[in-house]
Amino acid sequence: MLARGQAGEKVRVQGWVRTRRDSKGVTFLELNDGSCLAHLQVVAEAGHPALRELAPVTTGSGVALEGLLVQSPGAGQAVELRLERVLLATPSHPEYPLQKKRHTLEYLRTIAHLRMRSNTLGAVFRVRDRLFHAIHGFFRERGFLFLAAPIITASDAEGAGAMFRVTTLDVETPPRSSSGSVDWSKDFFGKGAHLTVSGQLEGEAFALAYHDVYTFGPTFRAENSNTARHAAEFWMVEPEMAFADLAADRALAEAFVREVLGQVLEQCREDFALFEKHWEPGLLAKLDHVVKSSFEVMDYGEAVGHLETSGEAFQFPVSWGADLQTEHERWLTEKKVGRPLFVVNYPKAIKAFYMRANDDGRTVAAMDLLVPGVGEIIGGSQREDREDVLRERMREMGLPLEDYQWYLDLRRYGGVPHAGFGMGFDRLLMYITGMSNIRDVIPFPRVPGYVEF
RNA sequence: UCCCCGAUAGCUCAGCCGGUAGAGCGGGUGACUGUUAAUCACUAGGUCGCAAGUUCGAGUCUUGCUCGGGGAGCCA
Repeated sequence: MLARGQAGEKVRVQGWVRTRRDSKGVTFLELNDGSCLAHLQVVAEAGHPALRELAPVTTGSGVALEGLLVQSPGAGQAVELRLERVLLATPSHPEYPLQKKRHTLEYLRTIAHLRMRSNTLGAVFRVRDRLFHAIHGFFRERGFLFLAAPIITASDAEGAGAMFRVTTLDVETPPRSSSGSVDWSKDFFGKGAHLTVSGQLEGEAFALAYHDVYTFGPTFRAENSNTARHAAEFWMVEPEMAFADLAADRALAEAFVREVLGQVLEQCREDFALFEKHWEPGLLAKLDHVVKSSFEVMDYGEAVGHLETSGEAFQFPVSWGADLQTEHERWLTEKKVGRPLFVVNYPKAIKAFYMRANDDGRTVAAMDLLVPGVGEIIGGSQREDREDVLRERMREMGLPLEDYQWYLDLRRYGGVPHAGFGMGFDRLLMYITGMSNIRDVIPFPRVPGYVEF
């Protein structure tokens, strides 16, 4: 209405009161309905009969009003609503915990059921919605088939990472086998089950039937990670393409980041202006740079070489075979190349079992996309499509082959080369909003020791 | 899991060498001819996170615990 409303229109509005200002001759209400950052100013002259019904209305109250949209004589807004009729007025208790001033993000987390009525969190969750739809739109335009990977699973995609167990057994007195261990065959599914840590393996199965697919849904990690970047429940985007190698995977990741970012920036200008002003000065320039620059590609060996000769005093030493630390990733993308950077072909010892072995015998066709400001934001690979090589690798890493027979079958029956990547949705949202704690971009976050709301 | 920092009014914080609790905002009341987180006046509001210890006396010093924040590891 603020964007399209014409003075002279009679309108009905519904929303929540952000602030009320009374003076002798006139009353002002600022209304917000979550559709945008700006508020609608409602005006009533003293003595207007409708004001009686608005007497108990204070900050936080919900109202439905009817009135005439007029040009505003005041400076802060183009149009305002001249109140005619009150359709509904639900007062808010005086102890309403959101005040007309800036709160800390830590405090807002304690009122997660109300915090989206604040300017910052209101903007975050608006951008979250736009980003969600931009991602689906990106894949849909390219003909990718969407599949919702199962949330309850019997396999562990990475062979690492603690998982949440799903069970209906009585935890006090579970059925035991003769050896004394818990007898999972008596459980709901007839075997042990967990919450998924990744939809990738299921995505691969679908890619080998539909060519290009993606999953986008919740994933779970029971890691005891106490940082601002980890949550026990978070969302991942995982595209998978058949007849694709690492170069195609890289091209997709680059197009994905640039297009999705560009689109959200365009749609949420007002919200980004708030992030820029209050949370991360320089945010818009940073994101603009990512959208406009083409991404650099660097071999892992080359990256290690640059780091070794950088002259920087890193907290962790660098040598071929070691995984890159956040400090290394940031130096490479920020100082060395000054734009988003793909590091490719990592040592196989530090990467997952399903990544395709390169001909040099010591690296795999893996890629990480590093961006200035955070470091790694996307991890992907070409998948091992040779059944014998994959089987050998899984044996090496001690994976239970019987659980993964279906995954090996994919190679046996027309297992063409394929590749994909995974991206943490909430981390991307942190990056683009400038929020530095993942708990401030997830509606109701779950982290170790905390499940409220 | 490890390291560091913090916890005082509803919120954001101040409180010196240990001497008995303060501000701003918010709430309430009143004033004000169009305000923009309005302004002005008055007013209510506190087991100083919890438990112990040192002391004539602890918000202040010591120990333990709980919760929160930052960083690291692991990762997305």
